[in-house]
Amino acid sequence: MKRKPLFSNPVKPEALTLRQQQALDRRDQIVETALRLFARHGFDGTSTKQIAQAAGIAEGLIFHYFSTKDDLLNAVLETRHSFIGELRNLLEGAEHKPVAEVLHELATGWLKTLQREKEITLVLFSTAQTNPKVGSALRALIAEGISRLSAYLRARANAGELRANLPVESSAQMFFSSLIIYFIVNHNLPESEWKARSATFVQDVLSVWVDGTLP
Amino acid sequence: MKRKPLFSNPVKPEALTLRQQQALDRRDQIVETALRLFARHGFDGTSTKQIAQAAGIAEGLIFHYFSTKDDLLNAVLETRHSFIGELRNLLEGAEHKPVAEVLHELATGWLKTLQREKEITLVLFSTAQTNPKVGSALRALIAEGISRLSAYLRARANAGELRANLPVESSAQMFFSSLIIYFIVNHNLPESEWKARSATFVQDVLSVWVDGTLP
DNA sequence: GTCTATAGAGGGATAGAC
DNA sequence: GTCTATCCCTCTATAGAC
Repeated sequence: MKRKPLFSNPVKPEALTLRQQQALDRRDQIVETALRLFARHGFDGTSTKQIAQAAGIAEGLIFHYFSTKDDLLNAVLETRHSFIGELRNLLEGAEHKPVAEVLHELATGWLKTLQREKEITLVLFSTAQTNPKVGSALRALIAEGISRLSAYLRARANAGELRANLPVESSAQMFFSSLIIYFIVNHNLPESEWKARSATFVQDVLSVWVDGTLP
Repeated sequence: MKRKPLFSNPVKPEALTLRQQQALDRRDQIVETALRLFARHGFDGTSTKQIAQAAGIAEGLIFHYFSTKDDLLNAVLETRHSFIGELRNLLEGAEHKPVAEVLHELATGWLKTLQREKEITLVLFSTAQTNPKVGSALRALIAEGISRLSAYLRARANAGELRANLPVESSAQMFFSSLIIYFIVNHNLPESEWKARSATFVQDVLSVWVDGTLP
């Protein structure tokens, strides 16, 4: 049996025994491995046996930690979607900042997040259609994103920076949609090209979007 | 290894014997059935046995017409993507018509197409990640759509209706992206609600988009 | 001594292939 | 219809941390 060196886990280490700590690490290891394989072969295209082999553990162990394969998928999703967290941070206390600046940061930061968490993002999109749970998870994520951005836009409209009759939800959706599809189409560009083209694309989108939303 | 299936669709019908005609029909029937099931359960979630049962044929017959299951998927995709055809029709000879009108028709017509060919659309998106061929097929479709729309937009910019410095590709992408994500998120709304909300959404998108692209 | 993380064999169902 | 592989998951046994 393999004794893996323990992954240093940034959780309060004082309260846990060695065994408990090892168990947590092992669980994380399974989630990480599953993420990697789901990303490459899709959820349905990845067997629990493959996950076990890649992680260097017995297949049965997966079912010790997760009651079903679906459960494992949920764990993967729960530990890895920081989209909304990012969004919240980026919009935190931004109600009084100008739209051009905030949206530029938002677009740039969000594309970076999508790219950094590429694997889980792609799993989300590809599994959403066949797995109803994942489908509604994805819809919920998008809905929350739109809702948060809408709130900000409404604040800016009230401040007079945007036109009062702006359809905030639809324009928020436009904004996100453009970024998402851009990501889906271009995510596997080489690093440098991705950076260059993203920057241009963000500027372009903003130039159209901002002009279309002024009073 | 893989033998390429003959692509049989647009062939002159006079040259065929009854048996050949029946064979073609049978082949089409398999493709149609596969499409329906792939859409509902995903590619990996659909077995060839299920397809055979749903089509009322022996499972072996599938492998008479298609050397592998992947081959069948290819056939499904090749026979059913009419997105681009629709787009071409909608933009045909539109270079001199005003943007507001053309884009409204385009958005409405295209959403209708997506909805009508819902199944294949969803298969495309869900399979794109795990199947490289499908992935590039999807990217190619989007790229062609953007390219056609860009050409139209450039014509309108030259005619002075849009600002000369409009980033035509990016704004075309914005336009399509919004429709695609809208479809992905809302495609399973009940018919009536889908219609109502689509109409509103299209108007909203246009109001932002058009204002942002004027000279 | 007790608990539990872990290995691994194997079952029932169902896949793809022909 | 049949054949083989593989699917997800269950079950049992054990070593070693507590």
